[in-house]
Amino acid sequence: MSDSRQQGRKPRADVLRNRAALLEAAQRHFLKYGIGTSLEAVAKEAGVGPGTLYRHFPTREALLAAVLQTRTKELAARRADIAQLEDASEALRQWLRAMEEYFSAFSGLPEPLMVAARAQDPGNPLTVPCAALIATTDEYVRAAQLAGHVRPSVQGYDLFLAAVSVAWVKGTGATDDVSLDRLRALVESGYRERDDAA
Amino acid sequence: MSDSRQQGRKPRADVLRNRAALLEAAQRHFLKYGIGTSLEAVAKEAGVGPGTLYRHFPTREALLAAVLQTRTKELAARRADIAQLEDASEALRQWLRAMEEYFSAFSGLPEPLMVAARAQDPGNPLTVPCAALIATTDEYVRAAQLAGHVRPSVQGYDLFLAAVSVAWVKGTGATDDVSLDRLRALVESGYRERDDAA
DNA sequence: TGCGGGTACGGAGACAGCCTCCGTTTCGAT
DNA sequence: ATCGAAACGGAGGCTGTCTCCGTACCCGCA
Repeated sequence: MSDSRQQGRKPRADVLRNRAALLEAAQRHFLKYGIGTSLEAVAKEAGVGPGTLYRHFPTREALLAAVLQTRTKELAARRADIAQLEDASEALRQWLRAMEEYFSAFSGLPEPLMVAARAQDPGNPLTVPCAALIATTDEYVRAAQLAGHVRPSVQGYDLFLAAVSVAWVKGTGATDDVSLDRLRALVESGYRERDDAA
Repeated sequence: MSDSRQQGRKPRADVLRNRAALLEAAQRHFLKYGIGTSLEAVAKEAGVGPGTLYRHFPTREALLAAVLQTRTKELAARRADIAQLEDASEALRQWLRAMEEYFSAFSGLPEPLMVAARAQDPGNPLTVPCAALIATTDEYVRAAQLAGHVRPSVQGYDLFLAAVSVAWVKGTGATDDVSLDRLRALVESGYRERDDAA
């Protein structure tokens, strides 16, 4: 994203090729086996040695963050769509749902996201996207509060937590879709103003 | 609990000693490092070989369930206290809080509990206690609904899920107590009847 | 108290995954 | 074509899981 081209050296071809192969293999494995999948297996499938994988992505979170970038952009696009909505309450609902889908991209994703959400830790490559999501949620919450749809005591961070939690429940695979819908309804009636008409 | 004494053989002394030592060591390690702790380390601290640990407790879940039994009894005791309350709404609130504390006994506990909650799997040693908790929650929910304090669409299972989720958030250690309180408040205002006075 | 049979012990070892180090290869610039 | 730098990759050290089987221990009976 902010790939600094300032140093005169241009990137080597094999570097680019390997990075792309790693990202593709990692996405496949994350999708199939969850984020806890064997990184050795990812490297093998990408046709590189483990050393190369760790040079490109020093930690599992770094790899995860890189794989997630595509989805982050998709989420930004949805955000742009949602921002067009006139009904602040509906916008908030859709945004929460979009976040939940994002958090459900890979099984096990909510865990590192929660850890990254405490910010404090600038070394964590997931911290920045998390902070952005919380800030955006807060914007939607405030707008809906101004329109009188959401209780004043609710904060963006609270609904971020709720969305991550629902995604976590979903990810454990222990619950059917109907229960999940009731859980979402519980959250929604939790943040809505009591005397809200809609 | 339902230790079948039907077979004439009486248990050997070393078996009992080792089992007790294992449970104690496991509890210490679960408390300190979470349920993902090294079982080898547990065995070593208990002064037994790995083989002995795995003979007594074939899986991590089996060991976890055994360690959890003490706490399960404590929870049953609290349930008895709570059952004395006259206000059904207050009883439900306290029961949810008691469950949440139970789920927070060890870091990482919510994960296997959710997996066990889907029941389907009678081999899982955590399934039975989970089912009991869900049933109990449902009782409290129905009582509170009869008193008009809880929306009719809410089910015991939903609040079980909510309690596990809050415990999960707590267990990630990523959130301060104030945010956690707001999350609980969100859940509570989610299940309460809108025009409820209390 | 000593003996015998059967149960339980425990550690060696096979296996998998993480991560690093460094000799070798490959790339791009000159 | 050559050279220096940068990247590769796999061997290997480490930790953890789980099993198998020779050995030690415990209980019951004499």
